[in-house]
Amino acid sequence: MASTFGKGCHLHLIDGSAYIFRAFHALPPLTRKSDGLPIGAVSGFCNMLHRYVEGNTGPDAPTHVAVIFDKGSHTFRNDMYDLYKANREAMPEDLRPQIPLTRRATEAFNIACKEIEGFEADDIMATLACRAREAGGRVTILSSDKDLMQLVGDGVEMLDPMKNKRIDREGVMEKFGVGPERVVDVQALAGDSVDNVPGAPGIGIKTAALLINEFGSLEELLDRAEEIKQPKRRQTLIEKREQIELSKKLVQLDEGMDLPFTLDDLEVRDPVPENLLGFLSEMEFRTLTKRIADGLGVEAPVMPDTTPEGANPRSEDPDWPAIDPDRYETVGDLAALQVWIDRANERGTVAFDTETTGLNEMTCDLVGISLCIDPGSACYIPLIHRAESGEGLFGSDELAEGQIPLEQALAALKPLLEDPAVMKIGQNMKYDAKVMARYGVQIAPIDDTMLMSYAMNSGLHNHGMDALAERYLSHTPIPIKEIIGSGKSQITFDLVPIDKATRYAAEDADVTLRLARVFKPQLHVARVTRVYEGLERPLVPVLAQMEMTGIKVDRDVLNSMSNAFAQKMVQLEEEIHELAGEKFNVGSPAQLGEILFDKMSLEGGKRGKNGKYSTGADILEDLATEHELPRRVLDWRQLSKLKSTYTDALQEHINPDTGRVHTSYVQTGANTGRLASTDPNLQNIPVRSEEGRRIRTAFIAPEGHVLVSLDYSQIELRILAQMAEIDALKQAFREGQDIHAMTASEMFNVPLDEMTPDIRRQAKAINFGVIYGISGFGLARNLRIPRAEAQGFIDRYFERFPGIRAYMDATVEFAKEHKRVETLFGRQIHTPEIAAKGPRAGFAKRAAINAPIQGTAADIIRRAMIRMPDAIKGLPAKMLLQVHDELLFEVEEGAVDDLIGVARGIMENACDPVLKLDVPLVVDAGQGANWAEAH
DNA sequence: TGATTCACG
DNA sequence: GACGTACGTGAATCAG
Repeated sequence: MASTFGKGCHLHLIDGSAYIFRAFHALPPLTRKSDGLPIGAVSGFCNMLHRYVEGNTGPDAPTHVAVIFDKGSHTFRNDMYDLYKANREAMPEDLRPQIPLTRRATEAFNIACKEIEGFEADDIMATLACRAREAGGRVTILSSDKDLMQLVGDGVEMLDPMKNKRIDREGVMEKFGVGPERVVDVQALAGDSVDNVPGAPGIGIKTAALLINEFGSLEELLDRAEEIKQPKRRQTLIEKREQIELSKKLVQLDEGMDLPFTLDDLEVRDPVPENLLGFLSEMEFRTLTKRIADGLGVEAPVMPDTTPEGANPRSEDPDWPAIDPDRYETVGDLAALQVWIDRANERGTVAFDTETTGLNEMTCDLVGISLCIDPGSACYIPLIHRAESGEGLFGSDELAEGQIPLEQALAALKPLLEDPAVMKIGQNMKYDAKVMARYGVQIAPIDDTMLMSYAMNSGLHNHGMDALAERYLSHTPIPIKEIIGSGKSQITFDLVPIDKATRYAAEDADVTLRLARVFKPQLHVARVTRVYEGLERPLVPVLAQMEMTGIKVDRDVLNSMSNAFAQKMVQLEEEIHELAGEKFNVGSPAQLGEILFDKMSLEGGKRGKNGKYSTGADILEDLATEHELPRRVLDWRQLSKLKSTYTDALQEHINPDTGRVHTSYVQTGANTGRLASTDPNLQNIPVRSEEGRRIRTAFIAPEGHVLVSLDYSQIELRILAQMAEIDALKQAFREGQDIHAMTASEMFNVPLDEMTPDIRRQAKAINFGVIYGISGFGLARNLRIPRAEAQGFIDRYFERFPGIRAYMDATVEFAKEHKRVETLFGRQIHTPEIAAKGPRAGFAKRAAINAPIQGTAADIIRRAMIRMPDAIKGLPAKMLLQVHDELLFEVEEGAVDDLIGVARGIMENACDPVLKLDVPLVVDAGQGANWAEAH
């Protein structure tokens, strides 16, 4: 019955977004059984569509129908008024992933599904309604949105699907006090707080209708505003004329859109049973599937009862084009760049990646930028690639042709990269943000696929892009080695020919965008949205700032220490050689082992995996009681370590421009949620030995400043007391007792006032052991006592604190059941090894016991760090370093006490308001001219 | 590249 | 009954 839309035809226009929101709010938060995907709105939506289709019988049935959706958050109305709909609450997290599914649902019902980027559904409906009316047909708009009432009349009606109430001219009169053709005038005056349409202040619908009816139209009213009797109203209308006229433009629907389809495309079609039932069963809507199958007289598809936890998450979308580096665009002029910027603005999200001359964000140069808007739609913007020179391998000093001047490109990109309405997606965005910051661009807001993966998959695999692409997109990105080579012949990225660079760089952006599309909806399913949005993403700018600030290091102090160490080492080396009776490489454990255990035939020679003697510190320590040589080797090793790892290496890390050392924190470095510090690692600067601690005197505050260190006291033990609910421990912490002494007193029945340092030391070792998943062997080795004795300690400990045993057992049970453990803040650490057999099971068990404790402590200091910049904004202070339970600040001399007060408050209350601990968190503070004094 | 050693929390 | 063991990191070094 294909025919042209005309007289006798009846078009139904369904307001899809209204359906979705109604369905979402009307239903409890249902989730799909097999994987926990939130599905409530889709379910409600399908039921509404089904009911709608069922009800379409009789003479009033539509001949044409379409569900119309909004698309994109940025519309032409935002161009007129940037605050349009600015009051809108963000879409609920659980609803977001359901939006695309409602499109699929519509298609499954074989109903036309229409949306147009940059337009609201209302405009599309307005255009369609007008065309249908002109063609002589009838139109029913299924919506209760009052904005659509301007369309009513001449064969166009509205139908409130919930109240099943028809709205015609009279209905509109009732609502607005004017006919449909004057609705926009009333709305322009009355404004709309929901859509943030300003209107005329102090004038509501009633007054507006009165005025419009009196003057006939808005334009007439504004032109003759002087005639209004009430002085206040008159003044408002005269003063706010522009605002009112803008409001009218905002509420006026666009009835003349260009549409990429015709009314005839909307003809009513019967659903294709397998498509519809296929979709419904995929969503696992049992009741609806059965009902519809029965109605169609076909067999309902079988659905799995449950799917085991840890089932493969959905990866790439089959609709996406294949990743094809040949299809990426090289952007060589500003006009082409503007097209991409416009597209990114329209879309509201863009994947972003930088290419640089090196891996050090503080010193490298920006070479180019890649963007990706949709899967497969990516570009590379080369900026400072060098021209290929005829002669040598190395490019010339000249810039290659076809590149936008750096300044101009950045000026064009800056508004986009800083636009709060456009989400910039990256893989390890901290890197790109730091690079861009050096070029004056503060990129925000950001999403980070690496952090999404970390939040969901910590403990399962690494979160580098290549690994993620492989795993979740079944794609192997072009290896960087293929582009810049490796080893000696490695070149910097600015020497890569532009066409080659485009293939690599744009692919990275493409991959990143696809990963984000896969990961983002899964965050909810995995229940780590709060971890990602509350603990991971907001930390990025904080870390970036700390890294860029760096800490001042006194090169002279390090240098003179290096020299002193070198001298002593030479001396020790000579003595060692003399004692050994021959020259050998003291730094070679293999050679040392042979000297000790073969040549000198000392006791205790244990061979490791590759048949070599083990010469670790504990073994040498044992030998040192009887012999000179191992003692000297230990001393030599200590100096060697200090010199090579610290006094020498640190000097090389002093940035010549800033005179400071800039570490890099790896947010995904530790499975537990801890940070890792690299290049250099500033989280393992010596402190335990007197000799080593001197290295900290090289970390200094500049003139007029002081270093302040704040560290959590016993945070992991406090968390253990909380998580395992050990009343005695909690009580002790509340009373501010010496926790190790208290433990010792409990265990060994020694009154506190008779406590000896040695007994306390043993109890301390046990307390730490508990956190690590204690074993008799481990404690025995640590305390250098017989294993049986150590086991006795542990038994007594568990006897005194039975809750600890229960907690450990429960944690291991949880890990076995879920293959993961969790922190108090919901961070998940996957423990796949927990199922292993053999010795690995022991490791996995202890890791599972430790992870929630270490991880919760990590969460707490992260929360403090995220809040810190705002808290200390008014103080002349900077946060410099984090060392797991310590934060180091640099502050002007006069503000030390203020800083300690503020920062301590933030740290001690970092759990608020999410969590209320029964145990107080206590923060100790220290200050001084250098880190040794401050700690 | 992997193993060993040792610095930190 | 044996297995082997404290938890989490990064860097330097040797040796293949």
